[in-house]
Amino acid sequence: VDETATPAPPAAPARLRTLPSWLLNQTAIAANRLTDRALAETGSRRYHFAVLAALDEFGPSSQADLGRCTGIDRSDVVAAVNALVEQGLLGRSPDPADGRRNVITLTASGTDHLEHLSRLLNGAQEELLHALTPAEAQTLVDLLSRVHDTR
Amino acid sequence: VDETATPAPPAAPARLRTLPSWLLNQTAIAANRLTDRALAETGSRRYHFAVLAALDEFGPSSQADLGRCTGIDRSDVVAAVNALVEQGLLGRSPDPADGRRNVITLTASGTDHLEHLSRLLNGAQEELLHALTPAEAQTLVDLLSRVHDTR
DNA sequence: CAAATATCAGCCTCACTGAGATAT
DNA sequence: CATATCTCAGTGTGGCTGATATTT
Repeated sequence: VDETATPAPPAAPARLRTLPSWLLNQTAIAANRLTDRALAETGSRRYHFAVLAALDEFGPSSQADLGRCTGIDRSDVVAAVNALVEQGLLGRSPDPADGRRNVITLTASGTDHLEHLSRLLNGAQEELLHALTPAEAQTLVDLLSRVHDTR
Repeated sequence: VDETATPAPPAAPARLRTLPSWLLNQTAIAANRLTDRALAETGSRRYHFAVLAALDEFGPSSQADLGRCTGIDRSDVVAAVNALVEQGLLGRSPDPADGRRNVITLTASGTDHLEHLSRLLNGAQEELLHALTPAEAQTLVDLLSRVHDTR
């Protein structure tokens, strides 16, 4: 018997248990709980990680581009970038080539911070998927990617 | 060329694309958009469907039990049951055997309404998963169930 | 002029918390 | 007394909308 276990939640009705959208939502809730807990000590949020990851991979970008590749709304990109600039993790300057845009850049401490968040999030993934074998986890990622890519 | 398509969203950075928790969250967002749209005409919400489904499968239940088997917070069960009772889809009466509890029951129109919602939601699942074969969709459901069961 | 960008103010749902009243 | 149920009031985040100023 696992002494640390919370009382087992009763089985959900079949109409929910077999509904892909319900299962997706429930597992996403669990995933968000775990990742939020993992990031709590850092003061960063999931949006912040997404923005840092995009800049690390694609280099300096406009806020609109950041929003498009991360799925974050234009309006929320503003808030995330504000917070990260204030922490010295990003730089923001007007784009000399296009007056409508800001060029957002990763600072050195931004890169460091990204690595830190990345390690914490990878730990949370293991917690989340510990019931699956590595091959099964990969299958899950592949299937989810295909669903996601056909929005 | 698909004339109805929205401009393809650019690829997400690898750090997100390969992060199970991010993929889960993104697909859950898509799933919720589709199901909310499917239910919009009915005036019912996802919580309402969950409560109706639980009562249909398990019979008359207390609100606490409804919350446990659907994963809905005690506090939100109150609101959902209020709304459904007001629409005549549920009955609520004190439990003669335990004065702390209400016994919530499905009415005849509650059963009808459940079937209606069920059909709409099944349609939304097809939209959501149209990129997968039936076997792949089943694999996805199995993997998500195993992740969900080990919270 | 039409389209794109950045920003702001604000909305709504959902998941969740804390506290109180009642009953076991 | 400790625990369980129901209810209410309220919080915070996330995803999203609409409008505006500016630029292309």
